Amino acid sequence: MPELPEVETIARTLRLGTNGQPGLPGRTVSQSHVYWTRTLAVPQPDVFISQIQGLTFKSVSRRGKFLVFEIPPYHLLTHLRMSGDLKIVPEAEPAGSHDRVTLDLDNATRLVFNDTRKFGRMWLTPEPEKVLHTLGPDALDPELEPAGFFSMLQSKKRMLKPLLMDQSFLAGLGNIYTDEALFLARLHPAARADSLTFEQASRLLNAIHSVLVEGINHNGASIDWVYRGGSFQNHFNVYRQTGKKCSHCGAVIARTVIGQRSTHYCPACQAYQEKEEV
DNA sequence: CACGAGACCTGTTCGC
DNA sequence: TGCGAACAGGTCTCGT
Repeated sequence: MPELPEVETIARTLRLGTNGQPGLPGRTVSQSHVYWTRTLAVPQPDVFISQIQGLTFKSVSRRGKFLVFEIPPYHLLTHLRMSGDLKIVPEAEPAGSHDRVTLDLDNATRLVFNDTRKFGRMWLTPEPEKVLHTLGPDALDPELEPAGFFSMLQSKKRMLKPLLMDQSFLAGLGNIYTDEALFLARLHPAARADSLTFEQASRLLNAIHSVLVEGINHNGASIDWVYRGGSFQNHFNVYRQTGKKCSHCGAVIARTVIGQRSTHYCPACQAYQEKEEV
């Protein structure tokens, strides 16, 4: 469940804690376990285990789809990829079958990185920017305004869908929220970025913001067996709505493949135009 | 620079 | 019922 709203929901939960349990800031790592070696991008498991022992979490934040933990003198970075989940459980709870890395904390709880498909990664590093510097502006960065976004789009000839999912262009959007944002903006996913008018670019930025904020307000989306209590899946207009009627015009929602990813859209509301300009 | 194919992984659902 | 194919919220690397 790894797009910006889901990662933000996890960041908030870990920062503030849940039902009585305190959050991560202030907690010290007593012991750690690495069950799947490749989950650690860096360093090697034995080094990781010895370096993180005794360190205290200072803060929890998010950059794009990365969770960022200050744990002086290092930063712990986590990317959930397709199936990762990060949660605090009672220390007495037995290890789950897909737990990849666990950190025992000083209050009888445990931070667990559970990841069925093993695509997720963690970095323990003194130089987090070396990992994060390739990211474009955060999709919810308040400094990102229509004029700037328009010129970003003007400089690219790619199709909107793969471009918006490119984390070096804009950080945070994935398959769900890209499809939903393009629907709200009434833009075809295959339209070329440099063909948009200023008005269309502005509409797209608004759509991205509103879709992400809606997602966060619903604690993200929960689909299939990956469930975290989010409910935004009940408010999808196009994602996985193939064959259903468009909530806006009644046309049938279509599915196609763009950039090797499933893409859902309303053929009527999001009609393709060779030139988006008038 | 833009794009497609293949890797990396496990689990669920679909089609015959 | 059974079994293989298709598909899943992401990204990386390589070839054209």
